[in-house]
Amino acid sequence: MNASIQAEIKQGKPFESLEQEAFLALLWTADRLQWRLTEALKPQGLSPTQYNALRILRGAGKQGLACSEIAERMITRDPDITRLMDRLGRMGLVHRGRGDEDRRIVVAKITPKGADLLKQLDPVIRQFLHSLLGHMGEKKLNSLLDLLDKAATSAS
Amino acid sequence: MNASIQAEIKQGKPFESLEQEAFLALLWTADRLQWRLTEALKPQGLSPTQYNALRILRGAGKQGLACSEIAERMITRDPDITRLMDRLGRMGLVHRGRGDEDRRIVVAKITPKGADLLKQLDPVIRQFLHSLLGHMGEKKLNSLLDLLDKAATSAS
DNA sequence: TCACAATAATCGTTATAACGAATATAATTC
DNA sequence: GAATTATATTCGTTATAACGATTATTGTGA
Repeated sequence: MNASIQAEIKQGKPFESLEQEAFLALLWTADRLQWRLTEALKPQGLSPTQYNALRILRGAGKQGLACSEIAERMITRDPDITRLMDRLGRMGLVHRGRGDEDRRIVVAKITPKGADLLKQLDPVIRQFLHSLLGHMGEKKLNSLLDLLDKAATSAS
Repeated sequence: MNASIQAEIKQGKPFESLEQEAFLALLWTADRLQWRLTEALKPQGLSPTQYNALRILRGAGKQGLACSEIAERMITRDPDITRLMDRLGRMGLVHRGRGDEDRRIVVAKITPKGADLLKQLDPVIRQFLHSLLGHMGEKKLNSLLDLLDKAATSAS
């Protein structure tokens, strides 16, 4: 069982514990999936982090989002939002302004150019995800979600 | 179902597809687990990547391993093994030499100091993994492994 | 209201990752 | 056996991540 992951992580010895095996399998699988996403986004010149941030901003709509709120919603925790927004700003995909009520806050919004880019990417990503995970079927994907949720409980 | 992951990745909208939801949950969970590992290794001054490489070299034993073989066994694919070994070498945890038969090859071996460090870490990591994932029980961990294996098939 | 703590973001610096090009050696082909 | 191709690693460079310290603004308690 689980022969292929064990084969890929060519360990000389078997795993010391089931917990360790599951831990390694999770990180390994995530790394491979992210690698595929990186490849899929490369033609557009976006990194997964940048893509994730853009999607978050699209979800926030016209009112935009504070940098700290973007950080909370990112997949990978605690990136440097300031410089991430700097880069997206230089590409013309987002713009920023100070908050009116609380002048400490910087609110970022997606630009029309950024929204267009995402719209163009939507079918590509949908297709990409389907080709990666579609073969698992609804039942197994739901089980996976359930188990991932449990695996994350002690870690978040 | 899966309320907590969905809550944590505070999306304004629900997920577009089950595939997308599973993909995000996998990356998100892996990021959190890796973050915890990073914290656990910090007192020893090791990054997860360095720890992973050291373990691989311990598994290889006295004959050591070629850089290219280390790369194949790493959890995160394609790091710059040369410079990774440079750093571990500077710390005195590994040493390197050219292969005798094939002089293109550089063979890395773990040093006694490196082995000692790992031995010291072993109980810490075992405890760490148990506290993270032990609550899931054998059955669920096996299911998770099985599903991760399936999720990885199209990505590797 | 004034000092003090809390929060939001920025920036300086160092370390690491990512991408290619370059180097050295080995294998293969004609 | 000389030229070519493949392999293993290194290295130069740029971009990004990680860690702390800093600045600006707001909230709070004496």
